[in-house]
Amino acid sequence: MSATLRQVAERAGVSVRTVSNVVSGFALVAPETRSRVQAAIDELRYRPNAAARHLRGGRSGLIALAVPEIASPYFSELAGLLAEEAGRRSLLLSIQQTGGDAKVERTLIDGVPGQTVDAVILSPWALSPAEITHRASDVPVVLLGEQDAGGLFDHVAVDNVAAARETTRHLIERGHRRIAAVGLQPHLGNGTATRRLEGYRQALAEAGLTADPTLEIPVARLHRTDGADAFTALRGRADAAFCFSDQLALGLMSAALRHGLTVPGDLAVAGFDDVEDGRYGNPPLTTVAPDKEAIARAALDCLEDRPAGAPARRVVAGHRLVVRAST
Amino acid sequence: MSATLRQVAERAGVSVRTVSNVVSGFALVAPETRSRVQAAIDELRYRPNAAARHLRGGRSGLIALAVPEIASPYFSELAGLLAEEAGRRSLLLSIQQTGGDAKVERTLIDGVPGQTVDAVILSPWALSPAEITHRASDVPVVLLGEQDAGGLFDHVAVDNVAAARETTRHLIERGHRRIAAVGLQPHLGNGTATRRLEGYRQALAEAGLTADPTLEIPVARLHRTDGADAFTALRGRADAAFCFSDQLALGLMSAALRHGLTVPGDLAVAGFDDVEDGRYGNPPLTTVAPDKEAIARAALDCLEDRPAGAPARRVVAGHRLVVRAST
DNA sequence: TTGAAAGCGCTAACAT
DNA sequence: ATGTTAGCGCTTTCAA
Repeated sequence: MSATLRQVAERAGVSVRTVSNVVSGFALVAPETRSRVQAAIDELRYRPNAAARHLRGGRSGLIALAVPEIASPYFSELAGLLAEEAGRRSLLLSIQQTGGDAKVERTLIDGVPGQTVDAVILSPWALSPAEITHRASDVPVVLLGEQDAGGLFDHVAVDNVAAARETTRHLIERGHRRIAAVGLQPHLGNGTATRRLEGYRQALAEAGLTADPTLEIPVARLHRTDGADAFTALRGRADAAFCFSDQLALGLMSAALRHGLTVPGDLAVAGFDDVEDGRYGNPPLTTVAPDKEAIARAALDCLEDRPAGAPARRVVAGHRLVVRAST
Repeated sequence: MSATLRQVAERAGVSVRTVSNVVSGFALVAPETRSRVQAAIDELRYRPNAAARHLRGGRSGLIALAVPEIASPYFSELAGLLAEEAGRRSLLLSIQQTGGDAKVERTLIDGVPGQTVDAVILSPWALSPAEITHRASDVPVVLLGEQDAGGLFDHVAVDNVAAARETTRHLIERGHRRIAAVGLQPHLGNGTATRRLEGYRQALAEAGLTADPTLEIPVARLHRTDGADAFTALRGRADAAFCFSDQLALGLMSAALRHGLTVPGDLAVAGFDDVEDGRYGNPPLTTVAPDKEAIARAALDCLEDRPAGAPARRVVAGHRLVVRAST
């Protein structure tokens, strides 16, 4: 066990109050006293006890990030940015994996069991905002990737409809007519896929193309293997594919190449997320790049000086279409 | 603020002791009393204050994972496994990114500033164990990927020498003679690259091949772009490349393909880590697959009942060579 | 500028 | 089976 404030005080021949002042650096302390206290601190290798501070101060400096799975490139890139931004604000980021399980998600909006977290940043998957009517705690929550949190929670997301519209339009401009949308997730409460589908359909309509429901491909998850499955489901019926994640796009593209197709010659492929794999893909992947730094910053901004009872904030982060060799 | 134990006790007409017993579930409580207390807990939406528990109990249930960067696939996959395993043990995992900075690494072996963590799991990069002669705190530390922690810290790693030897031998068996080793990091304290180089040289020697220093390529970092740079440095001089990470291998492979070479025809490529990108690469990547689950489990095992003053543990996790189409 | 002391919410030793 | 209470280490109000 490390030394306590009291021990340092005795050693320096002052009161705990003075030591506390020196440690926190706030109140005025006579230079001579300060150096004596500092000496005692060094000798005793004093380190403030965070638990006591937290009990006293009510804040823990810990925030929880809850994502379906951290190993997924989009989430790990976002987590890296969030961790960095948190560090800048003297906050520590913890990670929780929901596995896309509704029960876990529901638990986590009340905080992390057995921990005091100052806030929860949740990327919901199974749960729709409508399914969260009340909660047991009042920990501030920020929802990631949601466009509408029912007024209950702060949320930050890119404009999924617009991004999908732009991407689909790009495919149309490239001369494609049978464009598939890959990545519907009708079984999930999470509205992201729905919004991207909406943008896709809008672009088709604007171009006077009729949507073909058989080109709208649902997936079980957003992994590469699901992209490969989508290729099978699609076989030959499309000349372009707009995938709702880069992982799907990469999986689909690799399946296409394995089957002897050329990309983008026989099949143009676009993704969503702009993860590193896509940038170095073969060919490099056209994708929607959400402004992840902005998302990370906005999520943490939502947690600063959260006025109790204030209306939920809604932040729309930027995005841009990055055209690469796959289209 | 949530209700306190005392408030619950008053509400139920019992003492705090009894409520505490009900909450923790340990001591015996009369069924009738228990249900009355439970009712009060529910009505008041009581949730135990973790900070108070931690102050009292001395343990925080928080452990820190410190890696160079969480967005790197190997680390994010490992983090996912660690988070899962931690959850199984009612522990919460926090993440810290060192950026491979020696100063940050040195700070973190004393715990996370401003937080009480029960332990630190550090994947050192810049720091060699020899550079850590003393520390300010006594937080348990587990080093990841180190084969030798100077007797000071627990550490878990795969047998890098053996793994590198097997991989190189595999390349030799495939008929390659001019085999490059890509990924030396002479500027880093971290001994991983050194050990892999050692295994590589051993395999060459065993096969009666003389090592060619110009085929041993140093890199700045372990990203894809460094692999691409290595391809340039290597141009034409090798018929196979053993890369010390999958990211390097993927980058090198993609550069080779871009330059019109075939893989493995003109250049065979092997990696290390077995990250998901490699499995779905084009072609899929031959690689060393460390037993990441075992690493995660072992790291947390090291933290359970850590007897003070016990000698540092050394765990060697398993690995296997996964041969795919790139060789 | 510094000291004394209350109290954050909880657990557990001691008592009944 | 349950009540009483000290004290974990810190911050901060009140006094001096």
